[in-house]
Amino acid sequence: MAEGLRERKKRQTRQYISDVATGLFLERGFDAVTIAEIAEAADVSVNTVYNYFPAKEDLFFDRSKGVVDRLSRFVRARRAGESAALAVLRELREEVESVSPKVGLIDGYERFMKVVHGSPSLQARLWYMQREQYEDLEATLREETGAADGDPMPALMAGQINWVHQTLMTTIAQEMIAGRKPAVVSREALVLLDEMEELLSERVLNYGVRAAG
Amino acid sequence: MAEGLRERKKRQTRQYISDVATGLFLERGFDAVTIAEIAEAADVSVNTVYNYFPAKEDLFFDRSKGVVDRLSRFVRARRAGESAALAVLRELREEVESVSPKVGLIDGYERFMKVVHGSPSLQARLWYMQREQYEDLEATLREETGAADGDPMPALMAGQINWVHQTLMTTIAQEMIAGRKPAVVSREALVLLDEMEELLSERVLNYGVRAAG
DNA sequence: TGAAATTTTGGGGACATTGCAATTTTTCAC
DNA sequence: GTGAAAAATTGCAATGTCCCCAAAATTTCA
Repeated sequence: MAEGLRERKKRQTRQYISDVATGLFLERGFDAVTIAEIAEAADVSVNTVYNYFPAKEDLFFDRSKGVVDRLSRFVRARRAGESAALAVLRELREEVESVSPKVGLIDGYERFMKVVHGSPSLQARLWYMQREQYEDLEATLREETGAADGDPMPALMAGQINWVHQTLMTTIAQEMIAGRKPAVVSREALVLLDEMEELLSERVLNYGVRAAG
Repeated sequence: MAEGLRERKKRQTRQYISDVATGLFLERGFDAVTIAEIAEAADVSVNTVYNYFPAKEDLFFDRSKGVVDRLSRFVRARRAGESAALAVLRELREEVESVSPKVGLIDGYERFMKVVHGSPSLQARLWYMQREQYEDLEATLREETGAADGDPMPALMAGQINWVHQTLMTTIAQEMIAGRKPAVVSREALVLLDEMEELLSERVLNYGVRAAG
C-alpha cells in the first residue's frame, strides 16, 4: 500500500513551505525574512511552520538532509585493498570531475553560500552539520577497523579525512562566491585534491585498508 | 596619566557583571539563566549588561579573549631552523607538560566545558572562535612565508596545524569531562601529541622553517 | 456516517536583542 | 567649588524566535 491523502498533503505542505522560505531567503537574506512573512507567503499559520521545522535554520538547510553520513558512506564503500582516506579522495575526485552539485559545483551555489555567509546562525548550523559528519566518520572508522575503545586512531584519521573534505568544500565555496564558473572551479579543485593527497602521510593513506578479494 | 575614575568604574562594572554571570552559568547552565536575572544579581539594568556585552555568549567567553592569535603567536615565535608545525607542537607540549590552564588542564575546566556542551549557542560560539584562530593562522603563515596570493599552501598548512590543536583541545575537554584529573590527562595528551606528530607528513613538518640564526 | 486520530490555528507568554529618550554620574574648564 | 558638557545608566516599547496549550478543522476508518 502506498500512502494516504494525509501523508501526501503533509509532504506537500512541508515542501511548499520550505520552497517559499528558500526563495525568500535567497532573495533577501536569512535574517531579513521573518517566520511570520514565510507563513503568510505560504498561506499557513506561524505555528504550522514550526510544526514542520524546529528552527528557522531548518527551513534553509532542508535540502541538505542526509549529508551527515556522506564521508561514512564513502568509507564503507571503499574497494578491496583501498584505504579509507583513498576511498574518500577517489569519490571526491569523481564528484569534482563530474562537476557535481553535491560538492557545490553548480550555478546558483554561490547564491546559496552568500546567504550562509551573511548569517551567523546559518554558519553555526553549517559548522554543526560538519561536526556531525566528523563524528559520524569517526564512529564508522572505529567500527570498520574494529579499533579498541581507548584507541585514538579513528578520531585522528577522521580528523585528517575531515580536513580534506572541509578544505575542499571551503575552497569551492570561496571560488564560487568569487564568481568563478563551476567548470573552472572543478579543475582547480582537482589540483587542490592532488596537493592534499601529497600532504597526507603514508600512515593516513594506509589506514583502514579493506582486505583484498 | 593613568586612567580616570570613570574608566576604572567601567572596568569594574564590566568585570563584576561578567563574574556574576559566569557564576550563574556554571551553577545552572547557560540557557537556564536569563539576562534579566544576571542584571538583577549584578544590580544593574538589563541595558547596562547589553552596554558591555553584545550578546549573551560574550558574558560566558569574556575570559577567553585574546585567544584568536594563540597559534599565530606560536608560529611567529618559532626558533631559528624550526618549522611552523614543530613550533606549535613544542609550545603545546610545554603547556600540556606544565599542566597549564591554557589548555584546560585545571580543576573546574570540566565544569566550564559541561556548560558549553549543554548549550548549542555556546558551542557555536566556540566553533566560531576556533574558525577565527584558523583564519588568523592562515594569514600569519601567508605573511611569514611570503606565499603568493593564489598559493593554497598556507591554508593547507593552517588546516593541518589546526587539526593538531583542535584534536588536542577536544580530547582534553572530553577527558576532563569524563572526570579525569589534570595530571592524568596531561600524560595522555603528551602521548596524543606524539601520535599526531607521527601522522604529519614531512612536508608539513618542514613548512615555514625560519632561516637559521 | 460518526467517533478517533491528526493537523492547523489562535492566543498567550518567555526571552534575547534593539532603539530611543530621560536620568544620573563623572569630568573639566573656569 | 560650580555648572555645563560628556558619558554611563536606566526605563520603556517593540520586534522576532520559539514554546505551550486548547479550540477548531480535516482526514481516517470502522
